[in-house]
Amino acid sequence: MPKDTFYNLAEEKRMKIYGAALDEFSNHPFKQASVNRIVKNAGIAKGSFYQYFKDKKDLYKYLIDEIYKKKITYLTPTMKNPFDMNFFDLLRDIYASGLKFAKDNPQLAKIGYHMLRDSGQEVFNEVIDEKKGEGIQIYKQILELGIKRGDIRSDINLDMSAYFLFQLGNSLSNDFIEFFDTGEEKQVFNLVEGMIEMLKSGIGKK
Amino acid sequence: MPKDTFYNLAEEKRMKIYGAALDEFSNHPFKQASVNRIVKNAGIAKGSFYQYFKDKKDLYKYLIDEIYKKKITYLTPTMKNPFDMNFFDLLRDIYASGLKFAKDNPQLAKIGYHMLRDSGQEVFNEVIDEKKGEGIQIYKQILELGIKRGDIRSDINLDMSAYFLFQLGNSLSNDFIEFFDTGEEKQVFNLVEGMIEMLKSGIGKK
DNA sequence: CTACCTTGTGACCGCCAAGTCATTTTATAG
DNA sequence: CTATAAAATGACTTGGCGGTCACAAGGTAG
Repeated sequence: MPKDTFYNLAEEKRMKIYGAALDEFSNHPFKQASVNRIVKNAGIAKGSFYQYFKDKKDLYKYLIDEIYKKKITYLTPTMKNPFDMNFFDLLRDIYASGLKFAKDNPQLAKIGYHMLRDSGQEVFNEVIDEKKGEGIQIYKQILELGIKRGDIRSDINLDMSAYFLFQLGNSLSNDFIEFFDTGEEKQVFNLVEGMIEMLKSGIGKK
Repeated sequence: MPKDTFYNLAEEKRMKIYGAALDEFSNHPFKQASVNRIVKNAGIAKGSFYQYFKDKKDLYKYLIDEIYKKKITYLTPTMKNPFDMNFFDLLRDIYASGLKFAKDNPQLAKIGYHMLRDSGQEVFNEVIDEKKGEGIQIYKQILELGIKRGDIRSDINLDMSAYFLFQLGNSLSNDFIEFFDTGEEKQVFNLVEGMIEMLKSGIGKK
């Protein structure tokens, strides 16, 4: 929801602002993110910022949207036909895609990280809580699907399990980023495998 | 590390300040926590606050310390002899004690939650990062112990597994608090059981 | 009653934040 | 070249923050 003036900007200038915004919001939660720093790093005047965006939240929503769009591109085609897949294979693919996204776009991933943490807080939730709710909802749906398919037990607590899978996925993407730097990438992906194995034996049909 | 003037305060007044501080720090991360709000809610003058504490960080460290002390009281005697216990039994007890702590002291738990999230950020880590490091270290130790005892496979990545167990424990205590309100307490504790079962099959010796 | 010391106080300082706006600069069109 | 519209600017307003300090109030001892 930036204004037209923003989209009309020359590519280079627009990207510089975008980059500065990523820098800021990936290193600070919303409330602590500073428009002053963004404009300084983007090399534009404070007033210009408000020609492009209604306010700080406006820019933030825009970024969240971009993240969302980008993240979706990481879902493989097979994932879009969840009916044909075994629950655990599907889950593994989802987690792996999240990890890959975080690896390729560490800044975007960090913004997502802060986003989820800001979620509980404040009045400002509108956008965020919605996105979070959607995320949990998706896991709930694939759990239901898994039950119908007979992949997993039917006596599990749906809400709690969905919440758990959601947290686990985010933990993988956000918290295990540190291990990418240390060249333990393969092990992180192995972790996903191990995790799926665990889940299988834990809530899989015996 | 509050000043003597704080400890000399009448019980009632001291507790009112303590309560106001808990309120503030359980609802805001450190940077966003406001001394102004604390003094207003505690019914004391701004200047008085600085008679009791050197600065905001001083109060915060004090709270962290209190949390730490309180949390330790939740560890059962058996847990203090980890050598005699099976790794998974030990882990279950640790998680369960953390959950019980969070249930009995939701405000303290929330402060801990914010603490861990603040950890990555800023210069201010000194105290926090130390506590976090200690936590991970403990899991690493019990993992090593578990390997020696033959409870778990020896080919796991120690650092990553320790990190994972740490995150999982915190996730249980902090994120699943919401399910306590909805009367799903038993299910949360069942979740711990299930989780342990999962881990057992996942990294347990076959 | 006085002198002294501890504790309590809130106006005040400097800083940084988000957002505004009168003015200037630049681009466009006739 | 001129007139008009669009975009860029940074000084400014308002407000909250952490922290200070000169002073007032209260307690205690001689």
